[in-house]
Amino acid sequence: MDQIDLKILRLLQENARIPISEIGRLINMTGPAVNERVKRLEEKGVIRSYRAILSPAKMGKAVSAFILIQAERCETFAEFCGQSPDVEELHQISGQYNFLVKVVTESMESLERFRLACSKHGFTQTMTVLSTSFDSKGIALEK
Amino acid sequence: MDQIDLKILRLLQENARIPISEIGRLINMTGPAVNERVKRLEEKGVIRSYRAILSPAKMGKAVSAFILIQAERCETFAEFCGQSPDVEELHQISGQYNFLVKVVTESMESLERFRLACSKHGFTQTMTVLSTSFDSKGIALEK
DNA sequence: CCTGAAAATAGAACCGC
DNA sequence: GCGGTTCTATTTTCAGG
Repeated sequence: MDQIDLKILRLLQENARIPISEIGRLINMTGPAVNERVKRLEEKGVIRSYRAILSPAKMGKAVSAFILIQAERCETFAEFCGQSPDVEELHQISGQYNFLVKVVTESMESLERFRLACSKHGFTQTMTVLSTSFDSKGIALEK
Repeated sequence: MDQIDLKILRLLQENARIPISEIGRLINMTGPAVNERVKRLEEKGVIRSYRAILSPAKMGKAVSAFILIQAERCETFAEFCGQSPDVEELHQISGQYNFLVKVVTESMESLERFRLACSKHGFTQTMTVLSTSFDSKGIALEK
């Protein structure tokens, strides 16, 4: 993993649909050479996936929140979250609480419904997102 | 925004580098028709961007954490976070704390350095991520 | 939204370093 | 190992209907 790989990763992180040949143009390499490196980065698992990032608001999801929970049965709770379409992230954390859940949902009503369902798994604390300064800035790739 | 758009979004959310023509094949439309819809979804801001998702671990970022802070000067703190390469997300939240920060960093040492810097902006509470069940599952697109 | 043709791209095979 | 060249199949793009 050298500087060239970092340049490629930076470009792909910024715009995953950029043509391989365009990357080559920007870093002075031929298409096949770039393609070779990209494939290797995918195989090594450095590149996990390529995803379109959608606007939650435009998809009818106006409310985000983080919920802390002291879940009694971790497995059960993780499964519950995995099946909920509103759960974006689920992390096990250190400290007083067991899990931190990121929820993106339609409305305050649907958030409250979810929180209620959660509270059957343990004591919860909800932090509603008032505004997001930035989200998924991406991994910093210093030159 | 109809069912066809939802199908397209689902495919792009899952694999942003899928060829437009391949999408067409999967949903029984021609390439140009799909292309037209994708461009419209981009212009409307439904599709915000396309990003390669990198593995933090493989990029030398082994430690993730969420930090809650009661920041005294919101603007100053937001600017501080914006300049840190380790801050992935920054949200203003309701409740006892002001901000929730998601940090992805090299090591416990670098996390502690960051936490120390944060504590100059207000009272903090750190929740280290022990394991992540899932991250950015993507917005649910029911058929 | 489709067709059809032109331009651009991706991917494979092969060569040289 | 690494990248370059060439070549072909595929994809994208734009015309016009």
